[in-house]
Amino acid sequence: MSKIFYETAAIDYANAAPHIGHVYEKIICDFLARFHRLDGYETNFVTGTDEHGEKIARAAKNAGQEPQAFVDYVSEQLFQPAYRRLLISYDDYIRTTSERHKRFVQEILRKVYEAGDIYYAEYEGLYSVGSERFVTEKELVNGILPGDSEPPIRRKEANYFFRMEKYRPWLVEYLHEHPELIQPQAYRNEVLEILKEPIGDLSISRPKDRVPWGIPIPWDEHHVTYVWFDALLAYASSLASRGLFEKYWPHAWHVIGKDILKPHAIFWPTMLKSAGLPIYKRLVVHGHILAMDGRKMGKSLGNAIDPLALLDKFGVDAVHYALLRDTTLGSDSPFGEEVVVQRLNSDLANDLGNLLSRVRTMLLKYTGGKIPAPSAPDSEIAKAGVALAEKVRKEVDALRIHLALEEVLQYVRSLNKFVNDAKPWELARDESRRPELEDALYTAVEGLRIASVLLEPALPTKARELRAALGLGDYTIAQTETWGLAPAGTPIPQEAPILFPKLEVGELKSEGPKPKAAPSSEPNAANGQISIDEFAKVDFRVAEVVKAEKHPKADKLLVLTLNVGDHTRQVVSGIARDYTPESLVGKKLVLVANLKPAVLRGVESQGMILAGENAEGKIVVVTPEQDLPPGAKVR
RNA sequence: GGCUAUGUAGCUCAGCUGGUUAGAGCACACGACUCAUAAUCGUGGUGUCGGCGGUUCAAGUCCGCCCAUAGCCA
Repeated sequence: MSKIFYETAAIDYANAAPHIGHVYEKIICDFLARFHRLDGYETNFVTGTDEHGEKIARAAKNAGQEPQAFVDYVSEQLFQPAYRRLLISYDDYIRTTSERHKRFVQEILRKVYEAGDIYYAEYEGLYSVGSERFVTEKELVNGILPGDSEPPIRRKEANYFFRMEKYRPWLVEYLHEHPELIQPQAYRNEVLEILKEPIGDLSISRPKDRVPWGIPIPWDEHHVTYVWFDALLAYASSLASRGLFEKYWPHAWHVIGKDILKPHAIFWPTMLKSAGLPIYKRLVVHGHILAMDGRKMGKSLGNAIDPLALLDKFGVDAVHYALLRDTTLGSDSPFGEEVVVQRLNSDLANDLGNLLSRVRTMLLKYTGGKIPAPSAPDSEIAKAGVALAEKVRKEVDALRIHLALEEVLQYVRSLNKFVNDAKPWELARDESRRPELEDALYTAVEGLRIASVLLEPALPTKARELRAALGLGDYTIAQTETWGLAPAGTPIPQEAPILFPKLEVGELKSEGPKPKAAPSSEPNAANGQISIDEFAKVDFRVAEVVKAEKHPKADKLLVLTLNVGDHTRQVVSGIARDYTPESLVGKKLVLVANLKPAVLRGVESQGMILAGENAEGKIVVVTPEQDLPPGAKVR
């Protein structure tokens, strides 16, 4: 029986830049994809962007762009580059505005229509523009839907409806026959609870004259497809358009956040059933990333983590590892830089990196820089090593990724203990104990080989670097279940960089881009207001850019030389993503002139430039509306 | 209001179908060692296993009620 694995991450709504939640999900998927590839599964991993809908049309309008240009930018300039930098190993990236997707949606719509499961009806109700759906009175709080910024409007509309209710009894039965379908179980219970009541039919279209930004309904040019009947199908259209549907679809796993459980657990299976397609195999539901204090993360709360900043600071492997090791799939988990530093230092630097380092030194010193002859495969370390893969598989299959990683780390710790006990440095002093010495070092090398393969899904670059530092190449997970595959006599490189340099905890604080304002310094912090005196403390000045260059050690920062009238000064500003150095020279900006100087990545910054962020996450600097001389006070 | 989860050492978590003195990692303290990234290894916990009550020879583990947190539904 061939081993096949198809996996999807949720396709992201293309109306803003990726945040840590998007990244968390993709890293989970990346782990599962890499794990299955290494374990001999033919694997296909897909994600993409959801690019239709009223909300996007409006965001585009606000940005002064055509919808297509807008989603092109969000998908191609924001999401895909971010995921590439994060080494998310997807095989296909499906965009819902692509021709291949549109064709597929129309094909499925026809099938469902021909099955008699779509009808036309008029509907009147309260409609939330923000959430793109009709809402009930009961959902409103003070006349507004929680999460929306504007109250819903009355709207009467003729739409096409999908006979979803018709499939409710079937779905309940299917869920009982397939208890493993939705995981973790808590979410399955939730779905079964919802299905005890009628779920109604699903509106699947919008009039084109109101929402032109969508896929046309094939038999009625006056309507376009509504979001879910478009977006969900991306999971299948990616495969179908590549001719891989038959092969992969029956093995599909969807990984989603708990916020979109209902569409995936109820809409999607009934749609598939009506279209005569097999149901996916598993729905994996993860929780949300919270701030370290356990509260929700959000731009408005000012406690959001920028995933790319994390990447710059800690490296791709540490970010993957920490997000996987310190969260529990299915539950909400607090996360922050402290967590990454902790994991990087203890698990990766001290336990794993240092083990590699000490083993390498001893190989270079005692065995001529070569891997010695294999040891007896019946040692405790050998037995535990070849048994490790099965333990890890079990945890991964149960979606307890944090425990899977802990299993491997336990083994790494046992290797450290083994080296301490075997004391190769003592054996090396006595030529008669040479076999013991070689035995011990070979055991350590094999142990590292096994651990590195099993950690590779969470350490996409460093696992291979680790083996390379021992002169070893790639292995499958199955090849960790045989002891002695590291070839004796293999020379190891003379030089190898430190695998995981440790981070000082102090380094964290000083480099933090936005240290939180100390509550004690804000007497009126309760209502967020400050007095005119407090405001007067801030010295805003007009400053002209005389020189701008890239920061040598950070690609998000620019180093600006500013003319502030009577003197010039240097300011480091985090605007490199959206401004080239050339475009800034000659511009007049607003400077906070009496800000305490700070050193950002080794370059002193004497002040701060005012800038904001627009709806697409683009940084925009503040400039005087008419000309003001450099040094002029602003208030 | 109903439902579903969760509540175990300072922190993050493990404890399968009930069974000897409840565990791990991190952090902290002390000790050992020197091959190593001031790393590693060892030793160190009087935790009311959220609370109360019940079933049982035996309950963190089962049952009931209550409290707290999160989410879903109405």
